[in-house]
Amino acid sequence: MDNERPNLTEDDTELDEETLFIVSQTFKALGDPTRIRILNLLAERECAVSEISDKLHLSQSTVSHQLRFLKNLRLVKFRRAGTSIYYSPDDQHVMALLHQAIHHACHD
Amino acid sequence: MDNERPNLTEDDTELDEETLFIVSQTFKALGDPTRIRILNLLAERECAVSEISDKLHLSQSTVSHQLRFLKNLRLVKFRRAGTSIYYSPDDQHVMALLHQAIHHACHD
DNA sequence: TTATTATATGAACACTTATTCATATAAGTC
DNA sequence: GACTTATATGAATAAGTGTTCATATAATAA
Repeated sequence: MDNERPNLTEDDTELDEETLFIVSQTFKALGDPTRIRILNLLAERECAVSEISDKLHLSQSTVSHQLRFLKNLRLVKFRRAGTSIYYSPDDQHVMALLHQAIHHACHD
Repeated sequence: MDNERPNLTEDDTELDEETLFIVSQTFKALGDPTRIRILNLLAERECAVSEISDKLHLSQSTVSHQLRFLKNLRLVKFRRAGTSIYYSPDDQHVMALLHQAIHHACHD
């Protein structure tokens, strides 16, 4: 655990290119309503592709494409169970960002 | 100030359309490297358009367009001083999201 | 093996978006 | 007034994105 004081040695100069890329990629991932809905559902519980499809009224293809997107960014993980594949969140930092944003949007 | 306990009555069911729109708009705003750089600079200190242009090596037009975008979402505010217009952040929630994301990107 | 079920994938398309260029507006100076 | 400086804006363009359709893959059951 870090100490409580803000880190005064850390300045706010220009961000390096890699950080900029990671941060923008992360926010882009959260910048689409479909992906938000999927992540919000997965936050509740692990789901198979078909469950996501059904619950959110999205085509199987759309869900699969978006899950690939989220998987590439390591925002979700998956496990196989027979012919089904169950997805769940895999980045607690990003999920925390999402929940904060949702909370603010609901209460402001 | 709210109490410390997580709100157990709040469930994670489907988000309403308005919340979904606000959240996705917010994250879209943070999903572009140029806007991230601008907000990160403004976090340090209030800047005129030309200062942003110079510091970030962006055209005046690009900066102006992006500031309009951020202004429309009420993420920045501005004040006039002669012919210059000084911009600064206007949404501490969103700035907090940005700082968190940057922090995570730098340290993971 | 064949058939079925669940998921993934590639191509096409419509739509969105970030930047540039040219120009407009607005305040200050002479 | 004319001129300069700072910023805003509209149109055009190139690049990116989300969905759909058709099809492929993979596991299972018969």
